[in-house]
Amino acid sequence: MLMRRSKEDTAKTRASIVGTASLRFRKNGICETGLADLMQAAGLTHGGFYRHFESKDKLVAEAAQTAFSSTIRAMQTAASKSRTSEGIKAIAHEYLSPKHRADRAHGCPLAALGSELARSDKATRAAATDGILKMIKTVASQIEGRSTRQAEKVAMAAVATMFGALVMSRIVTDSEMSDALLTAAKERLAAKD
Amino acid sequence: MLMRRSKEDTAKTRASIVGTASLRFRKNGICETGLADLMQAAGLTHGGFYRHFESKDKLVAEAAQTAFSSTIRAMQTAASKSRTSEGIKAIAHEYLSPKHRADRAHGCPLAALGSELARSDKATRAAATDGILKMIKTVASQIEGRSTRQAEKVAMAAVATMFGALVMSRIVTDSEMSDALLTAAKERLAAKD
DNA sequence: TGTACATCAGTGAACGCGCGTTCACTGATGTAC
DNA sequence: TGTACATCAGTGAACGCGCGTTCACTGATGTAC
Repeated sequence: MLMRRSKEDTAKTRASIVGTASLRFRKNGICETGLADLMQAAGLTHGGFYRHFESKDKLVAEAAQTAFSSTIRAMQTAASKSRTSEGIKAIAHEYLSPKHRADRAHGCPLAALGSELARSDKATRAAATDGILKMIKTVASQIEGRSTRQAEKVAMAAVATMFGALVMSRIVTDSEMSDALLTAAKERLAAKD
Repeated sequence: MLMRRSKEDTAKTRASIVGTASLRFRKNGICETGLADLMQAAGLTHGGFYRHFESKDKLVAEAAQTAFSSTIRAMQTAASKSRTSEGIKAIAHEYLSPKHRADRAHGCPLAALGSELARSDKATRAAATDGILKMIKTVASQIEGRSTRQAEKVAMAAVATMFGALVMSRIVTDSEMSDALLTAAKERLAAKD
C-alpha cells in the first residue's frame, strides 16, 4: 500500500478521477452515480476524493468540461476529413450514427446528460455553455457563403436537430422508429434551406 | 383522521399522486425526487404509496404518460388556433417561448427529462415512445403537400430541433445566447426546405 | 550532499441522512345474508 | 331494508442500504538547514 505520491502521480490520479467520472456520468447519469463506486472504478478508495475536489458538484463541472472537449474534438476530426461544403454532413453522419446512439459513455454529454445539466449548478452550466458554444462554432465553421452571425444561427439549429434526434432515438423502444429519427435528422441537415 | 375512502376517492388520490409526480419529476428530475416528499406534496403520508403503485418505476411510467398527454394537447391547441399552413409556426412559437423555457414543471417532458428517459426502464420508455410518436404525428398533420411518410420525416426533424433548442436554452448561463437558441430554431422551422 | 521534519495523497472506518420499501394497525366502505 | 363482517386506503414507525462527507491515521515525498 503506497501512501503519498509525487506531484506527477497526484495530477495523474486527479485526471483519472475526472476521466472516469466523465464516462460514468454519461453512462448512468450524475445523480445515479455514487462517489464510492466512481472512486473504486478509478482504482481508489472513496476517502481520498476530497483531497482532489471540494464536492461532487465541483467534479461534475470538470467532468462535463472534459466530456464536451472530447466530443468537440471528434466533430472537428469528422469535419476535417471532408471538403468544407460537406463538413456538416460528415459531422451529422458521425453524430447520428447507430454507434454513437449505442455508446452514451463516450458520446456527446449534451445528449447523455442534457436535462440533468439544465438542473445543475452555475459552474456546471457555465462549463456546458462553453462546450455548447464551441460545438456551435465548430459546425458554423463548416458553413460557406454566410456571415459569421448567420452561420452561427444555422449552426445552432443544426446542433439542436442532431442532439434532439439522438436523444429521442435513444429513448424510443421501437428500433425502426429509432433509425428513422436518425435518418430524418440527417436528411434535414443535408437539405438546403 | 379518515381511513378507508370510497372507490371514487381512491381514484382521485391515485390521480393526484400521478399528477403531482408528473410536475415534480419534470421540475427536479426523477432520481432527485423522493417518494416521501412527493406524497407529502400530494397531501398524504409516504406509507400509502404502495396501495396505488407496485414501485417508483411504475409511477414514473404513468407520470411520463400524463406529462406527454398534456404537452401534446397544448401543441394541438396551439395548432388549432391558426391555418394549417401556419400550424408548425404556431406550435414552435409556444414551444420555443421564454415562458416554456422558464416553466419546466408544466412543460414538455422530453425537454425536462430527455436524458433520464433514455436510461429508464422499458415501460417508461414505451410510454415515452408513444408520446413522442403522437408529438410527431401532431406536427406532421400541420404539413401540407406531402405524403404522410414524408410529412412524418419532416416532423421528426422539427420536433428534434424544437426539443434540442429548448434544452440548450435552459442549460446556457448566457441569457442572450439562450434567446438566440430559441430564435434560431424558430427561424429554421419557419424556413422552407 | 546528507539529515530532520513538515506536508499531504490515499486509506478505511464512521458520520448523519434520506432513500425505496415493508408492515402492523385503524376504521369507514362495500358486500353478503 | 338492516345487520355482521371482510376489504383495503391511509397512517406512521421501522427496515436495510447507499449516499455525500469527515476524520484520525500512515508513510513516502519534498523541503529546509
